Amino acid sequence: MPTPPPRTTTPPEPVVPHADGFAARRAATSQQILQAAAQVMADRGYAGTSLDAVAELAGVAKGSIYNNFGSKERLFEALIAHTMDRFSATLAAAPDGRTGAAALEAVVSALLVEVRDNPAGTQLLAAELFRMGRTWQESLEPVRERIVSVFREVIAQANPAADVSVVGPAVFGATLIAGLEWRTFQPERTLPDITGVVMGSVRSVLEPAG
Amino acid sequence: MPTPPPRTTTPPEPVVPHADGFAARRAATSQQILQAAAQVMADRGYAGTSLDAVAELAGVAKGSIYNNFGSKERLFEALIAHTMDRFSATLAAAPDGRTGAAALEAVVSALLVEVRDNPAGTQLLAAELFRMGRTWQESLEPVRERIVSVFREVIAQANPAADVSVVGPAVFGATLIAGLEWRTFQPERTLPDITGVVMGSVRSVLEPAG
DNA sequence: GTCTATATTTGGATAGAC
DNA sequence: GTCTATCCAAATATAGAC
Repeated sequence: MPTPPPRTTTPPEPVVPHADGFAARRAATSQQILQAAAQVMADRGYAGTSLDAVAELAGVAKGSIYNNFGSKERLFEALIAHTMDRFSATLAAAPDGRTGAAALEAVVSALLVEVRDNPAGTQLLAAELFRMGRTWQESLEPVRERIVSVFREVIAQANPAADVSVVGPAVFGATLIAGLEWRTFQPERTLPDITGVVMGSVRSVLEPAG
Repeated sequence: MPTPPPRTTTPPEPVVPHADGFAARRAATSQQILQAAAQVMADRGYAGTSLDAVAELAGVAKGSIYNNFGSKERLFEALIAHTMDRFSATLAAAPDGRTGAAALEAVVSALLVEVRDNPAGTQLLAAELFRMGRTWQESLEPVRERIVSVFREVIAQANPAADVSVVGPAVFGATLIAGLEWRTFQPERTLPDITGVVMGSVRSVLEPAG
C-alpha cells in the first residue's frame, strides 16, 4: 500500500457534540474514543483491534488515545467498566420491587433491551466473556459474576428450591443467545414478543421440580 | 529478551505417535499443529494467537505450519472445520432414533459432553461465535447455524407449536453457558446431574404454552 | 517436508511541535 | 491536550539449506 493521502477529515474543527454550556465538553474526545473502541472491538475482539483503527473511526490521532487512556489495555478496561456500569445498573435495577416471575421477567427483558440498544457493548461482552485464559480472567470474571448473580438472586427469591448455581447461568445463556439471534435475524419482532418466548422457555425454573 | 537458548526438545526424533503399521503416519505433524492451535486459540482467540506459540507447543518449526496450511487464516479455517466435524456429528447423531423429550435430552447431554471432554474446541467456538463482523461471518455463521439447527429440529419434532427460531437458540444458549459454568466452577458434579438440571430449566419448551 | 534464518508488515508506544 | 512523526517489538510470511 502506497502512502495514504493526507486524510480530508476537517482537521481543526473543535467538534462540540452538543453545546450545552460550559463544563460538559471536557472529556469529549474520551467519549469519542470509547465509542469507537466499542464498535471496533465488538467486531474484531480485543486482540484483533488496532489502535490505528480506533483512532481513525473516532476521528482523532493515535497519540490522543495514549493521552486519555495510557495504553491499549487500560482503554479496554475503561471500556469494560463503562459497559459494565450500564449493564449492571440496568439489570440490578430491573426488578424494582417486583418478586417471583415478574422479577425474572423484568431482568430477562432488561437484558434483551441491552442486546437491542447497546449491540456493540453486548457483543464485546459476549465475545470476550468466554475467554478463560488467565489473561483476562482477572478483569472479566467479576463482570460475568455480577451479571450472573442478578439472575441467580432473582431465581433464588422466586424458587428457593432451585439449583441456582446452574440454573442462573442457564437462564442467562438462554436470554443472551436468544437475544443475539433476535437482533441479528429477526429484528422486526417486538421486545414483549421475544421476552414472552424466552420466559416461556425457562418458566419451569420457577416451578417445584420436573 | 536475549537470544533464546537452542530449545532442548529432542530435535531429530521422528515422533511416531502410535506406530500402527504404515499408512496412518502421513499427516502426523498436521495433527500436532491442529491440536496445538486448538489449545492456544481457545485461550487467546484467533487474533491473539501467534504462530510462534503454536509452533512451540506443537514441537514443530513455524515453517512447517506454512507448508501444511499456507497461512494463519487457513489454519484457523481448518481448525474450525475439524472442530465442527466432531461437534455436528456428535450432536446430530445424539437423538439416535429417540423422539420427544428423550431426543432433546440426548442432544443437551451430547453438548455437555463436548464442553467437558473437548474444552479447547468448545471455548474456541464459544468465543469466536459471537463475532459478527463480516470478517468471520462467512466462515463461522454456517457453524452456528449447523449447531442451532439440531436444537431447532429436535424441539420442532417434540413440540410442533414451539417458536423454534427463538426457542432453539435459547435452549442452545442455556446448555452452553450452564456447561461452561459447570466445567469451570463445579467440575465435581456429574453429567447426568447437570443434564437433569438443564432439562428441568427448559422442559417447558416441550409443553403447549404458558 | 521439516528445519533455520531472514524479509516485510503491522501495531503498540513515545517524542516533540503547536 | 491534540497532532505528526518516529521508534521498536512482535508477528506473518518467505527463502533456502538439509
